[in-house]
Amino acid sequence: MSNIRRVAELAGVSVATVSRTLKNPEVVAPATRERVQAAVTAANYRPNAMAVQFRSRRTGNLVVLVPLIANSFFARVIAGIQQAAQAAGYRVLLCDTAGDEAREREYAELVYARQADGVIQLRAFDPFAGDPDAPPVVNACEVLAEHSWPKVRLDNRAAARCLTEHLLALGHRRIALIKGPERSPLTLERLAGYQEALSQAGVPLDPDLLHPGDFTLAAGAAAARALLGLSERPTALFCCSDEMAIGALQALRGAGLRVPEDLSLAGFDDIAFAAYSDPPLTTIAQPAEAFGQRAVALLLETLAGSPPPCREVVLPFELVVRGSTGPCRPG
Amino acid sequence: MSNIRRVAELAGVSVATVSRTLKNPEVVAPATRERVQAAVTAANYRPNAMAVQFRSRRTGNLVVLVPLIANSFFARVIAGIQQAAQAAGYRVLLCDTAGDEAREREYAELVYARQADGVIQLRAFDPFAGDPDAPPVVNACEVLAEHSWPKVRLDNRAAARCLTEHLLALGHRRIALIKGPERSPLTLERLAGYQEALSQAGVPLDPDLLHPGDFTLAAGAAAARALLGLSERPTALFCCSDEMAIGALQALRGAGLRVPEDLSLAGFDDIAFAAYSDPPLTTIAQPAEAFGQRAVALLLETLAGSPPPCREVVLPFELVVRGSTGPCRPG
DNA sequence: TTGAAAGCGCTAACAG
DNA sequence: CTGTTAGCGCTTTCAA
Repeated sequence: MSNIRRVAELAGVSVATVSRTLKNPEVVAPATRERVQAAVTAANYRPNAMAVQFRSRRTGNLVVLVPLIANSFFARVIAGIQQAAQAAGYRVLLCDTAGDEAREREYAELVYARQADGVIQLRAFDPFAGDPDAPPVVNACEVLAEHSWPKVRLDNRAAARCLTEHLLALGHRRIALIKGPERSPLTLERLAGYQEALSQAGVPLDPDLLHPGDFTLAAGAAAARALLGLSERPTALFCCSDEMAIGALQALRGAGLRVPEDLSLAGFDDIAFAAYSDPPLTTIAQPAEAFGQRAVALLLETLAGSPPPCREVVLPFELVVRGSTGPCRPG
Repeated sequence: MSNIRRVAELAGVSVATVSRTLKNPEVVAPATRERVQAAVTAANYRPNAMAVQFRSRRTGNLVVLVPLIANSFFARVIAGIQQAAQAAGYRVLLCDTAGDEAREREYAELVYARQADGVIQLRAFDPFAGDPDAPPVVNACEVLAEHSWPKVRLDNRAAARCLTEHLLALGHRRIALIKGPERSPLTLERLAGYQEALSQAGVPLDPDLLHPGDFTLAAGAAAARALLGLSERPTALFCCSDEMAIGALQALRGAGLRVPEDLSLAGFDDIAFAAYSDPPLTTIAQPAEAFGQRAVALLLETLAGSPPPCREVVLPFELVVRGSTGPCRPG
């Protein structure tokens, strides 16, 4: 594979002219341009991306930090990121952090090493904490409220309130909440929305109905089993992810309970499987791909514009009522 | 952020010595080494990865071509790739191709542009077709049999035979096959295994029982509905992915059929959701993460060794019998 | 054991 | 419109 010098020789021009023909063809005389283009083809020339990036101090790479790519929701977000990045001529360096902060930092450092131009962080953690000249970061999905990064998020509080109100409207008063990880902003916001709806309806909060989880199928099943062990059982389960809801569903079946007749069940995310469970899951739909697309857009803006657009994008949610929630039938 | 020259000044040595201290510390005198290391810290120096890569003609990047990252199975493969790559000091450039060959080629070209060292292709397609000096590629999951690439694959024929034999042993004779995409090697191999098992059991092949699909929930549901419309219904459904099986399950429920009493159902992959459907899915378990890890190992070998290891790794499968398959009860 | 020097392939002033 | 020139930050001979 040949370099720019060889092309220049073949076309009988200088390397500068070759470079120009490739980057600003319009400033080159048509005749020269054609000669160069012919030479490029003849030499089967492709610019060495490393040299270009080295020289122009722009890599065209974006680092994406994702807690768990095998999660149905995040996989869709990544798909959105990848698609938007590619459309803009950027590439995606993926890091499945598994919540490991050291690994996250390691990848984030790629920006310092000029191997990437910016970072999209899908988790509420700052890998550059305390660094005065931290690189451009956009925070999406799980968002660090106190931080000045541009953000793409859902109004989780409103969404949780909306779902809780749906259950309240069906007559439920003992509504259990199967939460996400204890410290996660997602958990806190959704808990707040849940509490808000309850207190507005004059329903006292019962701490026994709050159960920790981690968004996985297994956690959902375990939580449901624990909640069924309460002396005063809940009549509805609000799970902070569809995966947990599907896990819970199995535990409920195992206990011989019918959904929604004996107990209502709701999830969060609206993953593809939600519509295929038995019964189909009532849930909050999130525009997963849009999270990715908007995050990329925001990051590219930050990279381009000198005035960092400290913006926050709030994406819409939608309550999707399916068969897993129904009227409360005491007894 | 400073460069190697600044560090050299601070340490009172030449840039060559700094470079050596970083790459081969053992050839530098201990005293000098310490001075340099102190200077590195003082200057908060990090080598410019672009410059290093440009100079040393090795990027440390691997391109991964994945048909659909939002697929539960591929997401796990990617996780395995990412983990193995990182452990070896490589980074992953992800491309969700959506089966688009142009997009695949575009990313594969990154190797020509010296932006990546090699390619992991998870689909049976050669983006470098006909190119005499094509770069290192490892083909995993869906494998192009005729190609000389190193491969990581499942013995799909044996796996399909195994699952079909399980159904035959339960007394089923009308076993429908919900296939993957028509041209996919996965489909062809699994079809072959299915046919093999049938003919060995002396069961004639009924073409009506073969239905196309594309591995998605929706395709599974549609296929199941179509098969239920046959004048002579199947008594068992073998779906080429768990997602299709879960889709089919919903269609069966919709038709008022019980699984496995009225009809047996089996999937392929053993995704996490398979154990949580109702009834839990009988399926073929594949070591998804291992596909990724082995593919990375093979690619790194190819990149290192001059004699290209034209090897083929065949990963083990396992028949996981759960509640969705049962004895055939004619009627 | 260390330094000087020559680039890697490309871009971007600056002249002409 | 085109060529000359000077590097980008680093690695790597080759001498000393």
